[in-house]
Amino acid sequence: MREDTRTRIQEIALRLFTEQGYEATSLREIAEELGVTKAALYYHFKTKDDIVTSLVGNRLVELEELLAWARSQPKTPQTRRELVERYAAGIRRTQHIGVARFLERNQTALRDHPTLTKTRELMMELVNELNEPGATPVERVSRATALFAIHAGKWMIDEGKLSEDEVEKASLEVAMRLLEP
Amino acid sequence: MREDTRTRIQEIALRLFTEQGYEATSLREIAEELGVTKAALYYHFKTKDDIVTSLVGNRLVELEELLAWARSQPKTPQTRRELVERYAAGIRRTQHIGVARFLERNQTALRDHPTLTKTRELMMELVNELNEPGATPVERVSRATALFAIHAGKWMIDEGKLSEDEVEKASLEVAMRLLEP
DNA sequence: GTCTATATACTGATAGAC
DNA sequence: GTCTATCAGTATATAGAC
Repeated sequence: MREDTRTRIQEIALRLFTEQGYEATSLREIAEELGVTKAALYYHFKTKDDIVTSLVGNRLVELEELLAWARSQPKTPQTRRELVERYAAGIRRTQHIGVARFLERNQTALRDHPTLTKTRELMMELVNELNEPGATPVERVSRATALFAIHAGKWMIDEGKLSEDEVEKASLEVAMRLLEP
Repeated sequence: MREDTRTRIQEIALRLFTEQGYEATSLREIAEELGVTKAALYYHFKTKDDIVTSLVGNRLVELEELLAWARSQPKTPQTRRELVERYAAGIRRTQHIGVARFLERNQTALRDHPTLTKTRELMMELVNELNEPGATPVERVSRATALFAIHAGKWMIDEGKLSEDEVEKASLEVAMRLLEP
């Protein structure tokens, strides 16, 4: 069964936005790779921004679900560990890893984009769920860095010293250690 | 004593590149803030890229010096701690903190820029200096995250829960913990 | 759904006067 | 050292034919 054009636009856009940056990627490039003209894109998406919104949508839903789950649980060490595990699992899911990377790499270009603002808010809320109200600065930074570590490792994969699988396992281990007091 | 125009261009460019992104900031904007025309900028800098090169230059020199120092030391826990301390101190220096943020936020836009490639290489070399040759994946990721943690904290400052000073001290503490086995 | 053609605006960059 | 004027190129976006 052939993919429809809308999906192919999303795939190509995500790849180019991630590789080259959002601003550096023109609709002409996307259209050329797809084998159509720019105008055809405007049939499927109202604006360039609209492509971003559609890309980020699924990930936003996932983060919201994760936050809702965390809030439904007691604030225990076990909950925190599971929260980080679920976060890492979400990042690893094939559909979302690309979107996460795209967002990581285009923070500035998209700084006023509503979906990025929303993502950032959700991330801060997740960090809050990793902390008790009276947490010390070291605890807060440490637990924030735990979530961050899940992403940080990916930056090392390109360098070739470690495989993707090794990095993922090691990142999770490091994140777990950052949750401990 | 009045600042010269070249310096003011650098200051304005750094701020706008950081706030809005490199691609999203036009030379027209920079010129307008400075109160001159675009053409005047071209007297001081040959190209837009050239402004970036001038901004990153000092930081590159500092990273190179830090790497040279690390290589002149024995690979001991004490050296590793001091390396991270010196790295954090460099980041904190008023002239460099801005450049570091600018580079963090514009990774994609500058992905082919020689100064960013060089910065990334130096960072990887610093991570290597934090590791023995036979280091496990967890050690490698952990010690890389230590350097990363110095930056990671800054991301939390905007949120207002912690002061800049608290975050800096806490980040260093977290980084130190990530060096331990 | 996709096309051609076009509108409108902005970009980085240069030439040459003052 | 800064200006005016301008270049060539590209961008997002739209109108209307097929």
